Amino acid sequence: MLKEERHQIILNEVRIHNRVLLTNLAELLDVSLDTIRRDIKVLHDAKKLKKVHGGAISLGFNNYNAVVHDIYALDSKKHIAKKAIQLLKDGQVILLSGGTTNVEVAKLIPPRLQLTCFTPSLQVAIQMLNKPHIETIFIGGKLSNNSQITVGGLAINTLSQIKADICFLGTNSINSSEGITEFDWEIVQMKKAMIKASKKIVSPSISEKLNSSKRYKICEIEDIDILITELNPTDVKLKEFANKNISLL
Amino acid sequence: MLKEERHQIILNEVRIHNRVLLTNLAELLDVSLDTIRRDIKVLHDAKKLKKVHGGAISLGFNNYNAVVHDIYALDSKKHIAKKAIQLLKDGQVILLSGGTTNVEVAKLIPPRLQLTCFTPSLQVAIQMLNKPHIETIFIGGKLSNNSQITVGGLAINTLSQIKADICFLGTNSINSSEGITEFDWEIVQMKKAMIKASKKIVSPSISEKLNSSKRYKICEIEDIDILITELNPTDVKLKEFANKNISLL
DNA sequence: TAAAAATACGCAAAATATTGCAACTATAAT
DNA sequence: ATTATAGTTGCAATATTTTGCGTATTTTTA
Repeated sequence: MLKEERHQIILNEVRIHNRVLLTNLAELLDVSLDTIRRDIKVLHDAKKLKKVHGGAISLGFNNYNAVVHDIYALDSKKHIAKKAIQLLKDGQVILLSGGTTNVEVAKLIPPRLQLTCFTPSLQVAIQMLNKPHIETIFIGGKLSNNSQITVGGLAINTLSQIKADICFLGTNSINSSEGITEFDWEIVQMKKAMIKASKKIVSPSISEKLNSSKRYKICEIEDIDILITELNPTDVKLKEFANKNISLL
Repeated sequence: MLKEERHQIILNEVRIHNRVLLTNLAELLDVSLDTIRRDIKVLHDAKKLKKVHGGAISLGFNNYNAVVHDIYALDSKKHIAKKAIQLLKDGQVILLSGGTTNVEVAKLIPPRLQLTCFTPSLQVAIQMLNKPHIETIFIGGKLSNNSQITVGGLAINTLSQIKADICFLGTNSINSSEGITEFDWEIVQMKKAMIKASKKIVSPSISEKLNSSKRYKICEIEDIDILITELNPTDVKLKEFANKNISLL
């Protein structure tokens, strides 16, 4: 029994029953509880399900209002957002992906600025409701409950028809050698399309995400024009990014 | 029974009934009162419900950061929504316009139902995040800050490519002689496109909107298949609609 | 005010998690 | 072949979480 095979079966069980017990899975798949635990941990980290004491449950089932509360490292993200909006100029067309950091960017966008803003993120779009002078275009598509953005063919097709001046690419993992990576395949496709649709790519990342990596590659590190962290641009942790000819903010 | 699972069930009960008793929950979930009490405490601390002596009550309405102020005639709208979801069946493709009544419909859609749901409404989409078994397609376009739905060419073009079984058409004004009318030109265009995209049109309307009219016409009254109000279908106020061969619910 | 109901607190048993470790497997390089 | 390497799996010892019960306290109700 291959690991991937188990993962598929586990996810399927979760999809069908909304929840699974570790003991049931161990029996069903005829492996030890430890193995199942490790599987669940991987799937949890990949945001494919939610690990809970005794088993796992399907994502998103009842997490209404998990949306605004407990944002991890909020202060860092706000700090990053403040730096990010310095890049904005009147008349630009911008593209905002999803992610909590980008929501903070959206919040801070000066309402007076005359911008056209494309986004596939529900949370970003909600922030833009408060800014009547900014034209917001929501990129339609299949709604991914987990990430709260639209994905899939329709969304990617829409992206292929636009050209933005600057894209703020919410970043899951960034690594000076492996580039930008992500766990969720559909989001990878979206981000690739966003990169194609933009002249300039900005990666706002909390420093904690530097030098981590995930399963799927989105782009090379050289494809990023500007990296924004909460750190001072001269910080030693950023040296290897500076060496790759990326602007730091 | 997993703890998280209980939490989901409790939240669901609260959402549906607005209040729950600890004793009922203990019996329903077959655990001790202490366990329920602890669950309620956790959910209370997480601000998902409000703990009260003897049970718990709903927080009112989702404190999503968002732009949801007090909703007018909420009770009527919830009543309408309860009737509306009776029209849903497994396998359907539905189309939900914006409006507070439709948000109530979205909230009440049973999460187990297997539906494909198209919508241009941010608020509806947010509700659908709680329902992982329902495939939601967000119709992209220019975001109208006021109505919190997408409008314009892109959205209408997307609508022209779909065919839904049933459309819940949020109604601004409805009138037995003048049909359905609306104030905002762009929303008129959206609703016309939605009507074209659906086999069956349902108008959920609080009775107060009956026999009002606005500047622009969306469709004739005969184009509506089902009218849902908070009134009893036999109510005299609905007689002239019944005469036009519209089903009442 | 007194009885009834609901709650809070601490405890202990049971279930579940975590961690380090050793055995085993697969793969690629030598 | 075989050696090295990384990845996977099961086990055991230890830590943590969950749960129900008894009891004392508080709140509600009549």
